[in-house]
Amino acid sequence: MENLPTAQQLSALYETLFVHYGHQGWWPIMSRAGEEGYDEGGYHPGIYPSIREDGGALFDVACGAVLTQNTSWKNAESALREMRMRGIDSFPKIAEADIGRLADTVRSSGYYNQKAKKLKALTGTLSGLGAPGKIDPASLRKRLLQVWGLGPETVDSILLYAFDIPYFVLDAYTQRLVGRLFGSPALCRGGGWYPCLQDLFHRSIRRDTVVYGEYHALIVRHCKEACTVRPRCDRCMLTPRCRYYLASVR
DNA sequence: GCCCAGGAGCATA
DNA sequence: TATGCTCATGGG
Repeated sequence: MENLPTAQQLSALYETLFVHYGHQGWWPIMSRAGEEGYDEGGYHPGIYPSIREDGGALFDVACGAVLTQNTSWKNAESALREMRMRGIDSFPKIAEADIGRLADTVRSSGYYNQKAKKLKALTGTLSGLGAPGKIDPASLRKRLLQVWGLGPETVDSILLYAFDIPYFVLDAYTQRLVGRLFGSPALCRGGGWYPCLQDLFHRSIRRDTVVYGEYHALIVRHCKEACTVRPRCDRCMLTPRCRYYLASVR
């Protein structure tokens, strides 16, 4: 990318977004906080297979990451609820579920035939992982990327929000926001924009899963409210230093 | 009715 | 490598 943001610019961006929007409450599933079986933090200790010793919900995060692909979280969450309602609430249950019934169960999230297939594939790999924590992060990432239906965003979401491994999650929003603020990501040469931008974030922001998780969620929030496809610059607090805005008012 | 949502696989050039 | 097509429901 010709106009790569500096580490200072990326840090400042995080601060600005956080001050403006505050904590976003992404995974674990905060909307379930206080619900039966869930604690105040949205965790579900004991019931779902868990990698993290503190009871992080791998099942919820991994399935949610697949179900929300190109779909609003609201629709994905309702599919997740339906899975629970029908007793498909663990990886073994996914493994034994009829693919047609699974597809019907996740219908509300769209692309339900594909997503049922993806959930099956994901289950096969996660079940065969062996002892959690015994596999190094890079190998785990490589392994997940080989699973049919799991691309870089979905894999990094699972690594970050379920396994607590600090990989920065990128998506179309990040590409758009960085592109508008600093210059066109299309100029990000060498191996594609994803690894290029991810490496930039990794070098710029302290490797902290809480910060990475919050930062990604904040970018999504901002791109839904202000930096939309048809940008609403009147709602944006970043305009004083935005290349796109400055060029548009010139 | 149209557009978009917390993408990814696959074919093609 | 980049682009285009496909998959599909639900809410604004």
